[in-house]
Amino acid sequence: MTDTPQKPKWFQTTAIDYPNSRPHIGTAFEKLGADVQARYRRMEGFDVFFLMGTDENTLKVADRAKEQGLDPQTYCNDMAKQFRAVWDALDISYDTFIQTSHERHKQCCRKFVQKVYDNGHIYKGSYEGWYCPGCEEFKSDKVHAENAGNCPNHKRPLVRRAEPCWFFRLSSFQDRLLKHLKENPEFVQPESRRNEMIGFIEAEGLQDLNISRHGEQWGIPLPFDPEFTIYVWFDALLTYITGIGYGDDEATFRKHWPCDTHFIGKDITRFHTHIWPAMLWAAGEEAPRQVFSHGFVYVRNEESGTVEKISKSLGNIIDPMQVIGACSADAFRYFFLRECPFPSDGEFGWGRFAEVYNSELANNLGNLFSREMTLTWKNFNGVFDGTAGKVPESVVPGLDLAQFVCDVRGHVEACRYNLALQEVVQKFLTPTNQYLEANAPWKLVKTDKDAAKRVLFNATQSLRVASILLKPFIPKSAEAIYTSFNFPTPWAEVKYADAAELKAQPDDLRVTATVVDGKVAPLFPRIG
RNA sequence: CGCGGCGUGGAGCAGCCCGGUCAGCUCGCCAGGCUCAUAACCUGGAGGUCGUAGGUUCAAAUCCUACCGCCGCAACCA
Repeated sequence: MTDTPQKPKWFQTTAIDYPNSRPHIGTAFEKLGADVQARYRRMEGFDVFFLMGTDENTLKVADRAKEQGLDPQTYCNDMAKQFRAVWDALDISYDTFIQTSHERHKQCCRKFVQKVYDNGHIYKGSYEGWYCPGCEEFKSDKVHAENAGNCPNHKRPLVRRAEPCWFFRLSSFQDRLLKHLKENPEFVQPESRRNEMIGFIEAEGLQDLNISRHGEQWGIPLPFDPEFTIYVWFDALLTYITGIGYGDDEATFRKHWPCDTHFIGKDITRFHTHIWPAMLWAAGEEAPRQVFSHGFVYVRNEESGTVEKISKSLGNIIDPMQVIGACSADAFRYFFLRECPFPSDGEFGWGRFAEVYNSELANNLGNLFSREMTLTWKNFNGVFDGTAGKVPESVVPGLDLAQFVCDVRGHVEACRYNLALQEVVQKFLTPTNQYLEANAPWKLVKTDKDAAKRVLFNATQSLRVASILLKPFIPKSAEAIYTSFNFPTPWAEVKYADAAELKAQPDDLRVTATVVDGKVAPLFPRIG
């Protein structure tokens, strides 16, 4: 069985970020959620391609570069490097990282826009709105109304202004889109967002979209009218396809598209579920299979006890590196995945972070690992003689292991990561600690050494099962646990199915970890 | 009539879609136990009429209606 016929493909993306400032824990939350899915799918035998990137062709980016006395490209390259450093530190397993300022992206973008133009879905019109000469940009009607006709920044009256521009015929896709949304419940997740998106079209309908900007230096010129640059959506969204070869590597593009899941923040759901499919249809391509719109992370202000939105003006931005530095990447990952329900909102607070870390990682999982290791080492020199070919017994009374793994799997696939972790901890790890307590191998070893050996042999299986299930969540720690024993399946090849049954292994079970004075180093040292 | 989310023991949450076996989990508190382990682990306990009022039902935290309270929906920002 050396050939792997027809591995199913799995293409997923995160939103691409504005590199105006460094990533914060909210940005990281999205990447984490996506990463768990990517890691899980790889484990399950999918041919995964995981795309991330930065959205650089914006005015704000050009401004930021100017502030720092850099040309935009240098600035963008530097920021991209910083972003990747953070994602690497968090063990985000992306396969490619797209910068929209790169020539390849630009070329592919132009091809796409040209195609849509050729297909008759783009026309020249005029945009009229409230314009601030000070900001040199249009303001929404809402801003106009709320500020009594003045610019909130310049405190001067907004003027009515019309400007030529290019429109995308979004409105002509309205019926098809509504049908698509209604007939494909999986298309927008979670369900509440899907209802919102359907409701929006039914209530307000879709209007044509201005896709151009006039007189900008930084950006991609429209191929059929170079006076204009392509405005955000026909540029940023396209990373999802230019990153897999659209326009210059047909075979690769066909292999990956359509996208299996776009992970995005709830604020940009509409762009991904209304505009994006329409754009693709206009170019003769398929819509993505799913858009997963996740919640936001808020920050608990430990002094006031209030929960705040992450914002520069409140000064509560937390750099992921701060949290990783204070503990570890796995601790960071665990906290957000366990504590913040991915589909809805969550919050971060240092106090709660320490609490979750200590109770579940240090006291529960970490300590379980330590006690099993030490008991095994001290009493059996790290080897369970005569266990080769023996099938371990279940340590959790009444638990149907196969069903349990099936439940966890269901949660992971639905991105209910908090529930998946909750299951593992409550239905598996805690009962294993109880099993040890009830059977007290440290006592048993004095009267019936074989019985004590059996107890530990069984309990060790819990570490095997748990580490497999936790692999997508805390990859490094899970590996450390698993590879501390000579479990037969190589770590790189384990699947969730391996966790679903207790099997005999060819060799006597033994400890392979580094042990000093009968002890292993704590996996998750408690934090104060 | 804008849209959406939330309201469960002291704190933070799960359960609600598919009504009964649900009042559960973590932290904190009290009392025990244990000593293999990261001052950890285990057992027991106090503490909640599941926002309020109605309704459906043999049965509701779970479904329906109304109401009350809190939060998000301009910008930096996912």
